[in-house]
Amino acid sequence: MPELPEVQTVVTTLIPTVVGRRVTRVQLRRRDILTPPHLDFAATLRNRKVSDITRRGKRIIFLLESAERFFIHLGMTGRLTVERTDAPIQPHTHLLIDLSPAREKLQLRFRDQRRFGGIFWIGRGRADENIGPEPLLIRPSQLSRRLLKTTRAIKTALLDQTVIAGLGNIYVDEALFAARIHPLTRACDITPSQLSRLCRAIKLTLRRALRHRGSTLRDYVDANGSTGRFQNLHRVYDRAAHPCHTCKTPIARLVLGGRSTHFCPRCQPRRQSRRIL
DNA sequence: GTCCATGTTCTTTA
DNA sequence: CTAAAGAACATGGA
Repeated sequence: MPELPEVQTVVTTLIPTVVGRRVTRVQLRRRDILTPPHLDFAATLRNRKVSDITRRGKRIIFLLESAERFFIHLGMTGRLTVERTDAPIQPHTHLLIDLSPAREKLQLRFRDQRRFGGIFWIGRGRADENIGPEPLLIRPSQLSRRLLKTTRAIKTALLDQTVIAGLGNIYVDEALFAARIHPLTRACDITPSQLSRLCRAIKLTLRRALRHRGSTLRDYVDANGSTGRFQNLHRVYDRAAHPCHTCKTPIARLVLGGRSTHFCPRCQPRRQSRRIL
């Protein structure tokens, strides 16, 4: 469920309720969601104060007062919410963290049905930076350099978190539509004008999605349990056979790298339409 | 029973 | 050797 807009919305909603509080109790109900698996996560976290929560790509990074860090990745179905300790515990809740002060009875909960997500302890060392630049900050020259290195389809390249961090299946399809680029275009064949449109389209699409608090297709909620609204504004994602908002041509769907890919065959032609002289 | 799903990583192939 | 394609992971809904 979570791409950059959803992950950022979770962070934004977590901050006011979690930052500044101390961990009073930790229940890790499944060990297989933790990396490294043998760490005593509960003991390590206990009595630590959360001094900040940030995002890098799709990772939610918790900074502790001890200068140690860990991050949570939501995978496909992960949810990170703050609830009352006496609220019923939903199925597939793998981690519960009680927060000070005790009288407020607040608990941070991580729930993940498919368990593609997880908790990753970083400690004081540096996190592996095998992760690409932030899409909201990336410059066209930077994106260009990374795309020129591969012959893969542009859609596949943009999904690769080492190329650019934070985009997933929804926002790649939406950004390629906004940039009028066919998803099968080889990344290294992107022209300068396409590149400039793409860089803008990525930022524009993400900012609009952020303004609407992300897309809820099925599971996604922010830390307060609220759903997103951007799914109603998707132009191509999950709209196969529906008319394009721009030209009314039915949206096409193909499978690329095992992921469904949606685009408008008319607005996103394979080759750039040349100017008629 | 089948296919599909917002993600990542390991394995196989070219 | 490297890059790219494909399978695998776990669960549930249509």
